[in-house]
Amino acid sequence: MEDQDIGESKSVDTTNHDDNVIVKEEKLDGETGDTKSEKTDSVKFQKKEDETTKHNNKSTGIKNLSGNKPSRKKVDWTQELHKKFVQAVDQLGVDQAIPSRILELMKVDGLTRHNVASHLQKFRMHRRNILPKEDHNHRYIQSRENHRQIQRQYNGFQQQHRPVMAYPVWGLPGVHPPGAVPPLWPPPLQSSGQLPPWHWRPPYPTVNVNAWGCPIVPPVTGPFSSPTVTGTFSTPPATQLDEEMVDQVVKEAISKPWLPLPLGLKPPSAESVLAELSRQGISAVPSSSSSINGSRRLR
DNA sequence: TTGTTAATAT
DNA sequence: GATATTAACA
Repeated sequence: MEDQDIGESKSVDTTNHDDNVIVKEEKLDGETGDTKSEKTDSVKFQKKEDETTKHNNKSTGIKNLSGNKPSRKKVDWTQELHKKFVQAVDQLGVDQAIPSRILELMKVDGLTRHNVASHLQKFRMHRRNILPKEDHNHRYIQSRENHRQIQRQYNGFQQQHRPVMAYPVWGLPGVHPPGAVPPLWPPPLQSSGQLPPWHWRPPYPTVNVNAWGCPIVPPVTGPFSSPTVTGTFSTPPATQLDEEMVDQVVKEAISKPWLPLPLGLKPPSAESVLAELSRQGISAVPSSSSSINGSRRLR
């Protein structure tokens, strides 16, 4: 595995490729703010030194995090790093956005799966808080669960891609109330002297990553033109998968008429229903249900 | 072995 | 309180 869990010895700067890792050791109290000098995608580790002093002893004999562990590094998720993260997630889609794959796509030396997993956890939490808890969303999560089962079985690199636009609400016009603020995960920090670390701007003109987890993909019909980081992926045509997904949703909606219609499906008009009924030989409908189009009738 | 989640630390 | 790390668990 090329994930050597750089925990020990932290001499990760062996090779200076594009993605070099800036290991930063400094006393905890210092915090000499030269953080703005990181221009490229580089992980900056901050090492705490005096952690041995506070041998924790909360209550239960938890493994002392400070005793034997050589050093704890803190990955500074700069905007560049986070941008890579979001791009990777965006390219993989929510289904494939797992730490190992994100790590591969990011290609940031020195970053571990744990780092990515942690960041992904926060990412998902914020996204979940932001997203409206609608029914179709729950259904979608259920389908994701099914994929997880399959994924656990194969544990391989199956290319079961879903359209990258896996965020059902964002980006749709008219969804947000006029006065609502757009969902941003890292809230825009007010710059107190220096540039905030989360200063965000969309990475590409085509993929408009709206801050945390809100990649707004324009309805581009051609091949996905985002510059992939690795190039090992070939995005399958999204239209076919779209059709499959729509077909699935429609089938589910038909089989479970008591559930609210998923977003994007419109109920048939009364005229079309009557026409279809007459075509099937039903010429008249009971008068009580004549107000189909209106509000729900009470009974 | 990997991903997810919860606990813990800073 | 926010964020990152670590441990536990499936």
